[in-house]
Amino acid sequence: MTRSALALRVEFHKALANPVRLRILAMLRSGSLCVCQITAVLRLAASTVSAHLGELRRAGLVSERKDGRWVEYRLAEDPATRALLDGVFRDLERDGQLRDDAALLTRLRTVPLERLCRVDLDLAQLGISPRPPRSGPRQEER
Amino acid sequence: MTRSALALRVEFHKALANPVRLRILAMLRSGSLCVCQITAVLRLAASTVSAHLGELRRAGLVSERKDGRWVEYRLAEDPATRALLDGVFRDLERDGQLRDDAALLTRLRTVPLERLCRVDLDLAQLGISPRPPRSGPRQEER
DNA sequence: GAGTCATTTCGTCACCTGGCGAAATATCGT
DNA sequence: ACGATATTTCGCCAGGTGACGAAATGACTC
Repeated sequence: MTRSALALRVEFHKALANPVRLRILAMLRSGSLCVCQITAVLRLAASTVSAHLGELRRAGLVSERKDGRWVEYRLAEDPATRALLDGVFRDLERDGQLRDDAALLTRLRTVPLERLCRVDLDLAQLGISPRPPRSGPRQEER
Repeated sequence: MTRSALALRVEFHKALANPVRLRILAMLRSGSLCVCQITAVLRLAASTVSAHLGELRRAGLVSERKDGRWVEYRLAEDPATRALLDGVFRDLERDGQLRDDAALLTRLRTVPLERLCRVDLDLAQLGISPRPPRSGPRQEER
C-alpha cells in the first residue's frame, strides 16, 4: 500500500537519525563501496554495517548491485533523493569526523579489494593505523 | 561543550523522525500555539504532547514564551533552521493528515483559549468532532 | 491559604534500536 | 564436493523511545 508523504518523510529522517548512517552516506558520495570498505573506515562489525545499509536501502537512500559474492553499494539515483542528500551534506562539509573518514577512504581506495577485505586483515599491514572514531563503540586507546 | 555538525544534524533528524513531531511543526508554521491547542488536534495526552515539545525545544526547532500559566510555543527564529523546515514542509504540502490538521486548527483558533483548554472539554460541545488521526494511538471507531 | 488551571515531571510498560558474535547463505576457485 | 570468501541473518543484550495516568509545579483567582 502506498505510504503517505508524511510516513515517507518520517522514514527518511529515521534513516538519517544516526551518526553511523550519515557517515556511510557521506562516504558513498565519493563513489560506490562494498561492505568491507565501509567496515574498515567505521571500525564496526560487518554485521552492524550490513544492518545499517539495510536501513538505508529500505529508506530508498542507497541501492545495491551484486557481482558474485561482492555487493556494491551506491547512493540512490533518484534526483529528488539526491537533492535532499545534497542539502544534508552541504551543512556537513567541514565536520571533522566526516573529513577524517574521507581522508582514510581515499587511502583505502588505493588498496585492491581482495587484499583490503580479508577478514583477518590488520590495517597496520597496509601502513594505515586509523585513529579511532571520535565517538562510538569499539573505541581503542590512542 | 560544543557539539559537532554531525552530532547536531543527527539531533535534527531524530527530532523529525516521528510523525507527531512533524505534525506539531507543521501546525506551528501557521502561528504560535499552546499545549492544549496542539493536544486538541493530535488527540494525545497532554503529557505526551509536552514531551514531544520538549524534544523539539532541545533540538532547537521551537521556542517557548511563558505568560503566567500559559506557554506559547512557536517555531525557532533562526534563519538556518527556518530554511531547513521550509524544505521539509515544502514536500509535505499535499499530505492528507497535515491538511486535516490544518483545517481543524483553523476552526480551533476561533475558540477562546479559556474555553478550548478546559481539561474537561468535549470538542463535541464546540460542534467539532475531529476525525481520529489516520494512524496512531487512541484511535477511535469511526 | 485554598481551589483552580495549564503545563511539566515521574514512573511504568511495551516496543524499538544498535551494538556484538555466531551461524547461515550465496558465490567462487580448486 | 570442499574450502574460502563476502555478506546477511539470527539471537542476545543494554539502552532508548513513546504512549499513558498520576503527581507535582507554578501561576492565578478568591
